[in-house]
Amino acid sequence: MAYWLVKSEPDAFSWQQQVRNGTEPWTGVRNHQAKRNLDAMRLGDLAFFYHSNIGREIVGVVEVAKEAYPDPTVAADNPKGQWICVDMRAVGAMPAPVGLAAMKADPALADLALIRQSRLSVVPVSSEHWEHICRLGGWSGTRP
DNA sequence: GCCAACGTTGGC
DNA sequence: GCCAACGTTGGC
Repeated sequence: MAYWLVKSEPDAFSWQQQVRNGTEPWTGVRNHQAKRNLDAMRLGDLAFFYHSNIGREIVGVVEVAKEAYPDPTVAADNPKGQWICVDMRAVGAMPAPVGLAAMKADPALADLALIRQSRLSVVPVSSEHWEHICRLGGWSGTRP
């Protein structure tokens, strides 16, 4: 079981939309490192849902509902090769959203990939960091 | 609105 | 294969 963090600008796709839709394809990743991370996701892996730009905080938890498959938002004949997506299912809202500023200020999270590689939209999270952030956010760890 | 970080493109 | 120019992301 691995942990991840995925970013979305709420203008484009928000946590509220994720909750409303339940399960939703996580499309639009156009970066090779992010693609590798998507490809490494396994069914049932959990990910923090982070609002970039507006909010700049972790607002919820999603789980991988379907492993990597071709991203339907890219043309099938795209000569650049195959981009991929996964399906994400909303698990629950973070009781107390964890802001970027709080994570940056926390020495325990100094080497978080979110901070070290701020432009990467799909990043791994270690189990230590996962548990630490869950404590900050008041996440019980249980599924609703 | 600005800027840093980084990826991509194209000339050579 | 190198590197400058440019575009994009995302924080501030």
